[in-house]
Amino acid sequence: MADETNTRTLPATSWAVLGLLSFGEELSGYDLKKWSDWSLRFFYWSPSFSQIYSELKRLEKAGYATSRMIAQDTGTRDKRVYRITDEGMAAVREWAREAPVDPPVLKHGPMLRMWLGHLLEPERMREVLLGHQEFAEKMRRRAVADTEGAKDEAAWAYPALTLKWAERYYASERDLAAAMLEDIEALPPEPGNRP
Amino acid sequence: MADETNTRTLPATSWAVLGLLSFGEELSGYDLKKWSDWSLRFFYWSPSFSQIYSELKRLEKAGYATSRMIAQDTGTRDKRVYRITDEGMAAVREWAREAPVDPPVLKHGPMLRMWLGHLLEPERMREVLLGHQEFAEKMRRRAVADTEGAKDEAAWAYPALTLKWAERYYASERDLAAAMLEDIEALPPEPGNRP
DNA sequence: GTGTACATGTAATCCGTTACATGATTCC
DNA sequence: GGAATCATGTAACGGATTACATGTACAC
Repeated sequence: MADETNTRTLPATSWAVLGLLSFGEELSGYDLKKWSDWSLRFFYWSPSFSQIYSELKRLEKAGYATSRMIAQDTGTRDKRVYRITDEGMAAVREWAREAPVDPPVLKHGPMLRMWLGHLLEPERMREVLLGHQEFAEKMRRRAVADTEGAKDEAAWAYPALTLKWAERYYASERDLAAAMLEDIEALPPEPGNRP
Repeated sequence: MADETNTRTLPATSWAVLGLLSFGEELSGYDLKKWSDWSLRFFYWSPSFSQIYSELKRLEKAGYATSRMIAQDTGTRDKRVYRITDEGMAAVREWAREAPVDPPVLKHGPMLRMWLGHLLEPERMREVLLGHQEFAEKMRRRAVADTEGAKDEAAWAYPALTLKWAERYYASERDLAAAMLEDIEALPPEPGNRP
């Protein structure tokens, strides 16, 4: 009991999963993975299947979610679906309101490569940036598409806002890559960084 | 020997540390941490001290770096400094040119909170966004300051470019937060998401 | 009959952090 | 006397991934 007071000791990913459930739907691990792939993914990396399954177990053990089996009369295999409990709602609400917001963490593969530009041929650098540009544009378009398919109810206003944010974010990523391509072009002609 | 062919089996962080050494300087773990805090940090999270120390050991065991102790005549404690080897240079060069670039990974705490907006009071949301705005502006300014203090040699042209990129990136983050603040303001007046 | 999507889960592994231990020097 | 910076490392833990195991249904 002495430890039970700490409701915010779960890792961030747990809260993210509980957050997915906080919209009230009854979902399977599979569903959650799919959903997180096309929503969290834009601003928070999407956890793997196996992690989602173990987070769900953890949440259930904590009393924040309950599960039941659904026997598939026909069709696919039986599935276990999860639903948030009242305690879960209270906990995730408290977390959302009171837990310190951890700062954004970025692991930008393409920029790491650029930073080590003295080890690459300029053509390879251009390739990397073009690839990143494409990636960003693809993500942007996906965010737009998802915005169109989004529900119009009140609770979904905020996910819709973050999709809008994502659209702008990836547009910016795309433009930043373009700007860097220009910067590279403008570099003094090879003072000695030819490998 | 059969496994020695795989030069690109190191984790990304190892390559990042080896990349830091690829500029040719002889550096201690402490130095590397300090340096990565004010360079990698803008686009790649900065590893902890303990991880840097263990990466250095790994690199040394792989033959990509050598170390020696420097006896501090006076002043602080003895230190161990690392230098990249020829094999290390070859390996990191090969990695930079040929290893697939892994896509950017983002874990955006503030946006996760926004996504769960139906769980927060609007004032708290504003607080979160204002905090993020400040964070972004602080990072931006730091990038600018570092650009000014940067070396002007050829090999440092690319780190300088990424600093420029970082400056723009954090400017964009700041503006994106501002835009979202406006979007929230423009939301229909509380259809039922008061907690 | 082969591949793909649905569906759940375990085991092994490892990446990375936090906490801890140690100790000298300098500045207030 | 005490805090801060320099400096290196170990131990414990836990977060997260990959690989593996298993099985159904459906489309081509």
